[in-house]
Amino acid sequence: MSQQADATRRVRLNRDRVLDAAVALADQIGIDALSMRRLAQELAVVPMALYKHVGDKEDLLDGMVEQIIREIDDPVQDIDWKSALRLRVLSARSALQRHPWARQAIESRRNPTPAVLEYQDSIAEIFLTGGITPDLAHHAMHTLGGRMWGFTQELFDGSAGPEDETVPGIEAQAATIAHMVERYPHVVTIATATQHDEGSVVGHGCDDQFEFEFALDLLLDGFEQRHLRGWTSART
Amino acid sequence: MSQQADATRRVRLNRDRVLDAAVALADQIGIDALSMRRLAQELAVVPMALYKHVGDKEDLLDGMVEQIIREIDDPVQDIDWKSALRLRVLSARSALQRHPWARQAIESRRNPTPAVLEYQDSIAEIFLTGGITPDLAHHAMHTLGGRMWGFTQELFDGSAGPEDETVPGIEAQAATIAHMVERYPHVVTIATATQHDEGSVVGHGCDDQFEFEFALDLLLDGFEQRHLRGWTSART
DNA sequence: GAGAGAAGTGTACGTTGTACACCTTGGTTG
DNA sequence: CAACCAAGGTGTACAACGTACACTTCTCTC
Repeated sequence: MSQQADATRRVRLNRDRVLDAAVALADQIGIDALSMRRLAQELAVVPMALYKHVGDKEDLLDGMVEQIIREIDDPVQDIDWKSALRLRVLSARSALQRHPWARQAIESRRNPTPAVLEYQDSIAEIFLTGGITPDLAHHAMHTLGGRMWGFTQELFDGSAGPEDETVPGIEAQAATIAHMVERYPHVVTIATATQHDEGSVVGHGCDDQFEFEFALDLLLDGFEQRHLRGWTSART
Repeated sequence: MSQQADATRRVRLNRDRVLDAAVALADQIGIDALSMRRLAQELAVVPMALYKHVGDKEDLLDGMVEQIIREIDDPVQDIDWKSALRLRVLSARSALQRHPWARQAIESRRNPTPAVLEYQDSIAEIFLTGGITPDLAHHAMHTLGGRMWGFTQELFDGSAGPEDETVPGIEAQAATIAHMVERYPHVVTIATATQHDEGSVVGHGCDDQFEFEFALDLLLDGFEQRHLRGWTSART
């Protein structure tokens, strides 16, 4: 009886199983609620068992990020740099969008992990093989910033009202709106302007994807123009 | 003797004193190390005393953010929208730069506070009084994102090497570099290309301010071009 | 079957945010 | 001046966190 009689025999843990479970759990309960204890519980294991597979919580987060990056598609070959870049970024975006906590997790990492560097290298490669000078490519990558991961990087969230856990009554809501119009008239103008189009043919209100592509294309156009003009950081 | 004999009589706390102390402390030790207990200690008070002045830690952070926003200069009047916007953003940037933790703090807030909304409103106002359509202004603000606060929003940090707490020996350093060149050749090319200019006349290597203004101007140019072309979200 | 190394357990500690009951002020009012 | 009372400050306590350290138990190899 080297085999345990128990039918619900426990499968051995390993780093991948831990990371996958962590990713799945973060998808469910969010990254802030993810604790070593909660994760251990999910794996039907005592908290300290996890430390045989990850060094500490930082390492866990690093591993989770790598797991996500692995979901990004490989770069598309044999197209112009602008399209290649566009596709690559949008692919990263769609991968990261499946895990709402990923942005925060990636940003919180202090040192880039190999997978992160690899991804950045593939972006750099697209610029360089497209004929962009290292100088311009350098600044372009800085400019892309988080956007090269598909982050929208919003602070102005469209709705722009102080949201509460509790759903306000209709009259409280009206009062809030009236208050907003008085105090923040320009924000209200902008926030509501595009929402009028909502039902119309092709208007885009606060469509996250549209916002992202608007920004991305604006950046790519800017890079291209500077490239064609022979831009250099030396004369500015 | 209604006055206490003690010469080091304690001044009464109030919300502002608490927030100012919190900002100063965060400047010193960073936002992660800032705990209610540590802050209380700084104010020579028992931790729970703080809760008479702030609701909870979230409220403390909110208050700290408001304190910082108060440092941003008022908008400049009577200039074209592009310049006005540029100045306003750069002013925000310089204010936030005095407090390295501010970015994280602002981004972590769930609901915008009045001061945040006020600032956003002032940005919106610049667009609208400049004749930009609410539609375009809406998307422009989304595009600016964190950049309208002066955030650089980097992930690619220029140095791009896995930094360690411990300073590596010279041969370990060389090994790391060789390893980087092999694994991430394009990143290395880009990272080192502009550093060659370092000693030269007007080249800009990894100057954070330069990177920021490069991106900002690229965005502003993009907005302007779309504005002049009568851009609408309806036909894209 | 024995031995070894990896995997999992149990207990324990210091740190965190904050609830709750208490005491101590200092300004207002009789 | 004394009495009062809200606001400010204290002390104790608890649950949750990450993780160090010593232990038992599994699984694989000889």
